[in-house]
Amino acid sequence: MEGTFYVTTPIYYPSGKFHIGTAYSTVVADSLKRYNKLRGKECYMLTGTDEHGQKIEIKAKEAGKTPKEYVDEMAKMAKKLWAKMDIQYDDYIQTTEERHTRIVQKIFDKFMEQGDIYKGEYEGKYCIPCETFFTETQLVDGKCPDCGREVVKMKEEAYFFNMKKYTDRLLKYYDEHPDFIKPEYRKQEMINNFIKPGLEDLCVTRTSFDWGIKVRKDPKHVVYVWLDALTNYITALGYMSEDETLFNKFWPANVHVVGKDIARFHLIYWPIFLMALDLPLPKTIFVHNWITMKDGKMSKSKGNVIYPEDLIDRYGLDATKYFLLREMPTSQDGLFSPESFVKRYNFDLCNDLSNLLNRTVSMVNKYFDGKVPEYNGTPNEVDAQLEKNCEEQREKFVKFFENFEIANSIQEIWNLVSRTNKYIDETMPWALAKEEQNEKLEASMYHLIENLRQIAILIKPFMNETSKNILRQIGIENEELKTWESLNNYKNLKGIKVIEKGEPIFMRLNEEEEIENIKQVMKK
RNA sequence: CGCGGGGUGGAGCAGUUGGCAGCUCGUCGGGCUCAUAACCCGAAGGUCGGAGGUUCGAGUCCUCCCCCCGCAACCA
Repeated sequence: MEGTFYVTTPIYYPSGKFHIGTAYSTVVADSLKRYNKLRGKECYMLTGTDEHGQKIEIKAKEAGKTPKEYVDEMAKMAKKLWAKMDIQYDDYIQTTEERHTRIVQKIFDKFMEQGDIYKGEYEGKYCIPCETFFTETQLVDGKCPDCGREVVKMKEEAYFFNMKKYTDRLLKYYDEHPDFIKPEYRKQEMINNFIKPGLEDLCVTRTSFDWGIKVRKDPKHVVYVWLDALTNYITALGYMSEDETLFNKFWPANVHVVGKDIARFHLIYWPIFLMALDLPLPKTIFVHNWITMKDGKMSKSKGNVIYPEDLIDRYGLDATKYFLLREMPTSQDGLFSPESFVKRYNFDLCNDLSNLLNRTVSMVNKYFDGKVPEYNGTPNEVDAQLEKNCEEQREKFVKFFENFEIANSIQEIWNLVSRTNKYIDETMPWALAKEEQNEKLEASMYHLIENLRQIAILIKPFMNETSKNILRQIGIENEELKTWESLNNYKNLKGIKVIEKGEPIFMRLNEEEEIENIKQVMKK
């Protein structure tokens, strides 16, 4: 597999501490990047923060800072979290950076010249004390959702983007590119809810606040949200700048990872903006669901918010990422609960994976002084089956993973883990040792080590530390035995020696204590 | 009649083009001892939300109804 791979996360709105959902999007993007890197592609990952808008203005004021000071601090906080989570992004864009703002202005002007943007009036419900517009659905009992006071109908001058013009082209594009939207049912949602009833034009500027990118030819207007936010995916690559090297190399993006809350903007407005710029569209927009709690959406008032740091600090990065990716179904929201977290940890990570490694290393030490025998065929009938199964599981993993069914893909790896555990019982190495059936014993140890090597490589995209740890313990040092290509050669291990004493990669948790611990953390 | 997604053994979920109803956890019984009270095997447990229909045969297709969740346009 050659070529390039460009993946993006959403740019996050830094109005508060990032919760686990934000981390989820980023972990998905990071895993996609690492997988494609493993498969030999030249990868580029972008993340960042969306830093304009009224809410930021207000937050900054509350904190006694200028908006720019405030967003810079938030960006630092985000970068700290991503460092903690070992996210391998190549660029971090802040929409307040000059490299972004000047291009947005250029794009705005271009749209004006082309006649895609026209001046009109925006009408909405306005809360005078809060100085904010709200939509009908945002209102709570017809009143301001922030302060609960009456809202009034207000108009302001605004620029609009003519979306209607592109409707047919968009539908045609959907139709001709089945991989454009994943999972596919989101496409129907967009068509039925928004496109078929007739697209409304999108308001792209505001005059009621200042914290935004000024429209050059009409500076009382600032560019409003989506034209500013979405374009980050290309401005970060230097589009329309003096140096378009990265842009030429990596655009169109292979995947935009987005949450379902911003699906509409990415599935409708973004393609249309790109069409208006006469640029190719991203290959896939992957819309993932949310992580929810038993009692519904996470919210501070319910006391059911879980932050990534809390889980990572106590249970480690890999366990946290494993849980997130494993528990998020493609077709519905993923459920977080302290119980399910601890169970996954104990069962999948400790009992299945960690224990498999541990018992294998122990046996190789016991029977062969730690030296892994060389491949000597399949003297046990189950050996051949195991090899075949290993290859099949790998293929299933690839199929699911590349179709963005990440939870399913991970499950296939764990099926391989289970199968390998079962193999130990099938071959009964302790009996082989007693009966001095050396040939079979050698084969058994070889197959176990090789399966562990395969497992370690497969989990690498999302459990890098664990992967390295396993490889180290089974004595795989040669870099060539850590590549994706090496998976095709099952019989290649020679002169391998496992470490003398196995180290548990995950330690069994006390279920009750840890459930209680997570519950406490969530209440804070 | 807004749109989309769900409703499958105690819990959480899989079930491509219709063909003996599966997985994980839990429960019960057994095996093994390399490993973590672990691992492996077996059993119990479901009229697949309800009612009709198509078919030799439907969880899987069609119609109607009930319940849950999300979205419903400029809030990220």
